Amino acid sequence: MKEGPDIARLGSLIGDPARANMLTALMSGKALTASELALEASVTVQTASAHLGKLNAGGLLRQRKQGRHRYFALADEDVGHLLEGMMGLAARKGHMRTTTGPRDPAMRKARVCYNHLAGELAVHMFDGLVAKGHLLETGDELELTAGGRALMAGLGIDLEAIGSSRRPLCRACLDWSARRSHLAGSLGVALMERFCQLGWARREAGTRAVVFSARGEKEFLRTF
Amino acid sequence: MKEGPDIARLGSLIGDPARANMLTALMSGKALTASELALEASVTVQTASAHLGKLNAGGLLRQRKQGRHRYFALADEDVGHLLEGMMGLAARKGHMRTTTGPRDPAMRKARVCYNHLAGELAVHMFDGLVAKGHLLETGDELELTAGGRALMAGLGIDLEAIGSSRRPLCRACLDWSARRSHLAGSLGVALMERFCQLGWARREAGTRAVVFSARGEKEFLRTF
DNA sequence: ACAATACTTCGATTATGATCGAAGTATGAA
DNA sequence: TTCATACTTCGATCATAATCGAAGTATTGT
Repeated sequence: MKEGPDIARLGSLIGDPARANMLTALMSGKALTASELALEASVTVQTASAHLGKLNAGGLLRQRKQGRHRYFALADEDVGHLLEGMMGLAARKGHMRTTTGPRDPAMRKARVCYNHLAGELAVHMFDGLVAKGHLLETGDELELTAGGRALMAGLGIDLEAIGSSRRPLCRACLDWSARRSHLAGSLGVALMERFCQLGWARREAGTRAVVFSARGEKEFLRTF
Repeated sequence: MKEGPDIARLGSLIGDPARANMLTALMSGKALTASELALEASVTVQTASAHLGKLNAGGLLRQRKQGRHRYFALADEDVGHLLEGMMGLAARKGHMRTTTGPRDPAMRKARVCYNHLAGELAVHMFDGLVAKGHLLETGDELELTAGGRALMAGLGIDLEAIGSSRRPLCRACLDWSARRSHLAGSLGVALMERFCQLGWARREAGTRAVVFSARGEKEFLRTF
């Protein structure tokens, strides 16, 4: 008799293309309605509803009803983290969905990975922090140095506040488009928010791509 | 047009119960024959062969032919790591396969998680190392202290040799049975091997359970 | 109140993929 | 050489689950 976690169930939940597309869309970290997710998955709303019911029953989603609208989001960061991991392995194994579309350059450059910045700019930041000795890296282990803490303070990041959460401060997250690490963890999240507050970057509706202004990108590259 | 990694493909590869059972069996870190895997999955050899073909095409396996025998193993540590992560999330979400069989206590106590020790004893070791200040823990970040290095040297672990690999020295791995961390990384691997060398523990054929002798367990508990 | 919108549920359809018996190929032992 | 064993491949079967049209429920706007 087999015992232990049922990875087959989890795998099959993610293994349907429509459901995978919805989960991927929710990696934006935003909550989307059933109708929006149906569009993401290119299925009818009724089909999407059935799928969302399964993902919800499996604990992968959380939902909030707002009047006639039902908003769905990934259940928690653990789910996001697993999906990231799957994306990374899929990319490493060459499981890429077909086409390099017009959006692809934008996604490769900068996008949201659930709650932190990913893409070439994010990788640049990670590498820059490491190269300048602001971030100490031993494999997956990351620690912010005194210089790094000063840099963050200068950016307006309150390390005391974000360091108190259960989430690790710094975590390396493998960037599937660049095949190198970018910064996750509570610092990664805080930085994503901060870039938007500073007006360096903004989120576009309906996509995970993050758009940096010319000035914002210049400041970003100057900083990291 | 959707672009990016195809997590649906990966999910569906893992999402079949027979294939999931085989992957789980391969978490032992050993290479198994097609016939053995067929038994693990409770399917015929021909069915197993078809499944193994798919897993192989998906890059999740590596194989080695030895005379009439074809040995299959997980492709690499990345695959093991993802499967661990899925087990952890499945456990957290309550996706548990049914029964607590006679082997369950043994599996809960000590088992192999791809290449390092897991289970209650492994969690005890992790917690002991942290409590005694041998291991510094900040979230997922782990660092061996000088005291910890001395302890390992005393155990006969050559930290220079194992520290040079690409793999992190210390990595926390969530133990699905105990719901707490155990030690992975190259140190985790080396410790697993060392326990067997010392005669404290041994592997049993056909299972991931690790059997500690009475003396071995006493030594283990005294050490950690 | 009525119409529009956002879902959820039901039921029939059908494509898909797991399954195993049969057959074939490769290797090892007697 | 023959027989046994370890697979791989083929083809037919069939269970399953995704799918959407239809219908129903809930909310919002006019």
